[in-house]
Amino acid sequence: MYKVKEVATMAGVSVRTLHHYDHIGLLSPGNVNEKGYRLYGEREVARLQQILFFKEMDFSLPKIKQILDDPEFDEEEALQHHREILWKKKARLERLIQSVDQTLETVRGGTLMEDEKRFKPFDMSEIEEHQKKYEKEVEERWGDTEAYKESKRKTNNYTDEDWKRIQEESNRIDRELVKLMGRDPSDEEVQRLIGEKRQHITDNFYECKGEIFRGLADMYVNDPRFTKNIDKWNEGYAEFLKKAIHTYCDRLG
Amino acid sequence: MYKVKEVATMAGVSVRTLHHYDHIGLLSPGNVNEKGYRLYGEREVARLQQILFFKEMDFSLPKIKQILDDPEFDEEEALQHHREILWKKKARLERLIQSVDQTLETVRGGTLMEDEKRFKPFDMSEIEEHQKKYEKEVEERWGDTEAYKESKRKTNNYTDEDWKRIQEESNRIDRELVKLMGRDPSDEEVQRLIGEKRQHITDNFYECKGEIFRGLADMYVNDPRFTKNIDKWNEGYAEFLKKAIHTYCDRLG
DNA sequence: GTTGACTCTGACGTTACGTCATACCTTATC
DNA sequence: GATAAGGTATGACGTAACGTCAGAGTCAAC
Repeated sequence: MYKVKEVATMAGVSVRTLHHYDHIGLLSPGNVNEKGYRLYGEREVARLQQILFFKEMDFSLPKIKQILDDPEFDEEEALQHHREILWKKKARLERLIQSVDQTLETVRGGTLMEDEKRFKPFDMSEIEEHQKKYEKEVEERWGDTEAYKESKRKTNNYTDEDWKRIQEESNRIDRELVKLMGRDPSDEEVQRLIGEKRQHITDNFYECKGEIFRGLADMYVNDPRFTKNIDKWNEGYAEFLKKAIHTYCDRLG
Repeated sequence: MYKVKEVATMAGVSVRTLHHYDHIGLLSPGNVNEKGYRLYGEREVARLQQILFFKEMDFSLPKIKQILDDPEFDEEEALQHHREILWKKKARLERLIQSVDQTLETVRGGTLMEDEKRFKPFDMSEIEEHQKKYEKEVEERWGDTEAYKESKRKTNNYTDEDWKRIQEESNRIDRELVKLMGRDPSDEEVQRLIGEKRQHITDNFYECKGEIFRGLADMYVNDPRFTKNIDKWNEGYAEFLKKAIHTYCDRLG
């Protein structure tokens, strides 16, 4: 087991970075001793390597967390993607080197370069495309799950009336939860409503097991589109929901 | 002449970025029309390419500005350095690709990787060394100037008494300037003291021509070490000085 | 004149830490 | 046991380089 300094030195990151990663739940220590010292083991070190790979691919920390926390996360598949992106990055650097040489020629020759030609090699779109592709694959993986299939089967024959009823019930639950935002997420009333919310999903879409519910909660805060939408109810509602759902799932065992 | 959208599209940056660069004096438009529209020409486009190269080398914007604004800036030399750094970056990517392959092997073989081995390829120190080397060269270029030589000649025979006198006079000027920080930097009294400050340098170190004085002012705010030191007089003093000196030099013509 | 795209300035927000303060912990040495 | 140096924790403010958005003016085509 390593302490923070050892891991930080080994990995070439700062202690502050490790604190930060712990704080956001990206990389929690394997253990914490009686004095509060973080202790990291092999699994944590391996995860940190994964994180550094994803960072090298310009993924944001919330997105990295989402990917790594996905039960369907496939390390081999991820590494394959890293490989591809690294090759594209390398190709870009080669284009930049070429551009430097060209620019040197024009400087030495006292000529001018076409304005448009100057910037082509800096182009990142191919690399960004690949990132988006990977993200899309991760998101589309949801489409392969039993939950999704069940949801599809259930909702296939819903009438407009059904949808209206479902929307209204959902809105009611959210409205009541928002009213209780001043309370602690572990509050009994809050937890009861979270239970209702979960039941609502199970009744109308798919069986909302603990792990799925928890993953949904993480998505609420990790995916800016969800956060933005949910926070329309009230500022910070997504964060409140996440905490409440996590507490609820903790108690499920 | 191009407007912001054209340049932004051409260069793959945002309009906001161009605004920002103008604001910090990194890339000013060649012209501004009657309606306040920024207009960029060939020289500005070429400078933007330089900026993007330096950004690719992970230089900060203030540092880029300092380098590009240096009268001794040598484009050819800079490009040579870029070339070297790009090669080192490429080599690093190759090491990362190798690491991915190794990691794939261990994952497939169900074995573990040595903890320390995981992070070596992420190492940036060689690249950072080269950046520091370039920065050091830029700073040491000051040592080649006539101003520096003159300063050396002048100060060579200074006694402790001389140094004490010079320090006291310098402190007096600064003390008075700090008192006037509430005024506009173009204020007459402020400008008189700026004149004194310049005279002090000319009398005791080297002939402080307009361009040199202006360059000095830029260094006060672009080099964090200067800023930190100067702002010990009062918070924001470096920025105040810069503005006052620029105004003074503007009036010199 | 209208519309849609473009321009400006100003200002707040974001991400991933860096920096620093304060207090506790550990280890080696005297 | 005391001390010193190095290590650990939490908390909080600050940073760089924009991104986002608001409100208002401009331009070109219909």
